[in-house]
Amino acid sequence: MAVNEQHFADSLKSARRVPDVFNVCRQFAEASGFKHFVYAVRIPTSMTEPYHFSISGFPSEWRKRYDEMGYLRIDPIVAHVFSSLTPLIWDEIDGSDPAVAGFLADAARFGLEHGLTIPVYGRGGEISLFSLARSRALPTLDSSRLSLVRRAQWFATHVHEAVRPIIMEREDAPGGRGRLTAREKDCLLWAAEGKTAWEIAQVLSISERTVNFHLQNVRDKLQVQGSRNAVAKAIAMGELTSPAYGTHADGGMPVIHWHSAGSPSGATDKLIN
Amino acid sequence: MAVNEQHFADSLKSARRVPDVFNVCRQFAEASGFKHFVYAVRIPTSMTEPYHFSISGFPSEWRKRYDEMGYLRIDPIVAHVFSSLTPLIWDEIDGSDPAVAGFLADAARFGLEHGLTIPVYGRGGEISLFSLARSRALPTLDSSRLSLVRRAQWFATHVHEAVRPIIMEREDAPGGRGRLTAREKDCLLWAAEGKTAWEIAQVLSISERTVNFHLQNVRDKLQVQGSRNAVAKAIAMGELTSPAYGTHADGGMPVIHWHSAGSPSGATDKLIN
DNA sequence: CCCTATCCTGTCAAACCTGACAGGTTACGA
DNA sequence: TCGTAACCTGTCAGGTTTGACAGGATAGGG
Repeated sequence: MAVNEQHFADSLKSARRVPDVFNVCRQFAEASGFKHFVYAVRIPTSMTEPYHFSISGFPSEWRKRYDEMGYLRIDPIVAHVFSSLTPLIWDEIDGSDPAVAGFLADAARFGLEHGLTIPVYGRGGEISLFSLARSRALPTLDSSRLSLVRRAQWFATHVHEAVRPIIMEREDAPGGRGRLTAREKDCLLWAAEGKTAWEIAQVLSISERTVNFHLQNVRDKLQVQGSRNAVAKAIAMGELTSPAYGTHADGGMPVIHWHSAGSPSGATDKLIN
Repeated sequence: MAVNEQHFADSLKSARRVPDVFNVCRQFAEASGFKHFVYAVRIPTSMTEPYHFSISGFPSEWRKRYDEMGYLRIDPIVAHVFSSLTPLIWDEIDGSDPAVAGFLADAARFGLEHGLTIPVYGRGGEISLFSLARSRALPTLDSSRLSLVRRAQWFATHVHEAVRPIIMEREDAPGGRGRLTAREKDCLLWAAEGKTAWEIAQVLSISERTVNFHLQNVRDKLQVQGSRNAVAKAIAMGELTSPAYGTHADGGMPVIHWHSAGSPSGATDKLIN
């Protein structure tokens, strides 16, 4: 392993196309002693039909088999990623369910016997995973395992950061064409806050008609039916996230809420603000 | 540092109250050579007035000063967390802005001179951070820094996982009382997908009246005005996340989308499914 | 100077949502 | 057996949203 691994982060930061990311992932996997890797992301622009994208360094035969067998419904790794943010070492998967055991055994036949998976969540509810796999066992020493997990976790967040802007530029990118304008976001934001068009008009000092005009444009751009759908999709696309601080109310982060007053036992439940 | 740090994760997993988490954080900070720590989370149950919660091991005088000075609008760490998922080492903060430089100098006076911050995002768009700080400089060696960052990142995700269920149990928890029933979620989900009440009725094979009844209950439980607000809030609370696989459509994750066909240069942009 | 993007405004009818009046069934645990 | 929670259904009035018909103002880049 290279002394300076910061290089991986830098490479990802400058990646502009998918193959760039692929190559960095491959290098990282190799440097970590793994033959296989995969990065996959799911963006819930629609809850029922989310957008999927993955960069796969897994054997193509395995991917084929995975689809054919409908392993998606069995895969304990996917299940874990959907329920937890913490890293998963494959060896620790509960194989008591025969279906799961069969799945793992099958994967092992494709060289995917030992590995680990890092879940990464992003703003807008996108869920992604980064996996490393090989046929050789992982280190047994706890400290070595932890070290490996942390390396992978660190790398996974950087991959996620790098991929997001890239896929948003793609032709088949999720969401409709064209970004929302400032005014459109304003209207949608307040609509998502439960305001009626008339109320939004008061807030923004424009006419009710104009509010509906903007909301109409939002629906058109997002290609959705109804403003409830627009709200959901805009959130998923990260278009409705208010800034840390800005035009709207306070909205900041470090509002102190709980702290220990000195000794651990003297912990108090204190509410400032 | 203990050989087996897995103990931190286990402790967090079994934590049921805030003081439990506080203590584990303190232990981790100490074991990592840091005097101060803070965990803070922001849940956007409302975009304009998000819910905040933090577990602070920072000096209370600093917190006081932070509020008084309105540092929230200056704090480059908060700004970073809101824009990026990657860890931040304080030494690398751009201090060319005099306001930022003043902020950092002031923090240093409270023993918060050197440190690092890990952003963690969760499902539902919640944003959290975990910081470690001290007056002593961080290790200069890249590998040592990376090791530290990874330790912290690993720990931060576990803290986030542990805190989420705890704060959801609190009296002042975000969102209205009472969880949504399965049917209520169904209706809201399809509403968020752009379906009208009549259409949802068709999908669920119930009457339009019943759909509106369920949506009414959703609004009551979530204490919101209008179903657009209900959609936004439900997403923020993680009530609208469809399962990885289940009743709705396909919805799974590893739909292979892009992969390299052998050699790096032979990378193809392949779209299955 | 023209073109484009953004923002703004109006009216109207049809569709839709919301709240308030009701009512009922089923399943489960105390 | 009784209470509770979840589920289901009806009507009706009044307010809101949506789509389609319009139109004009301003600012910036080619």
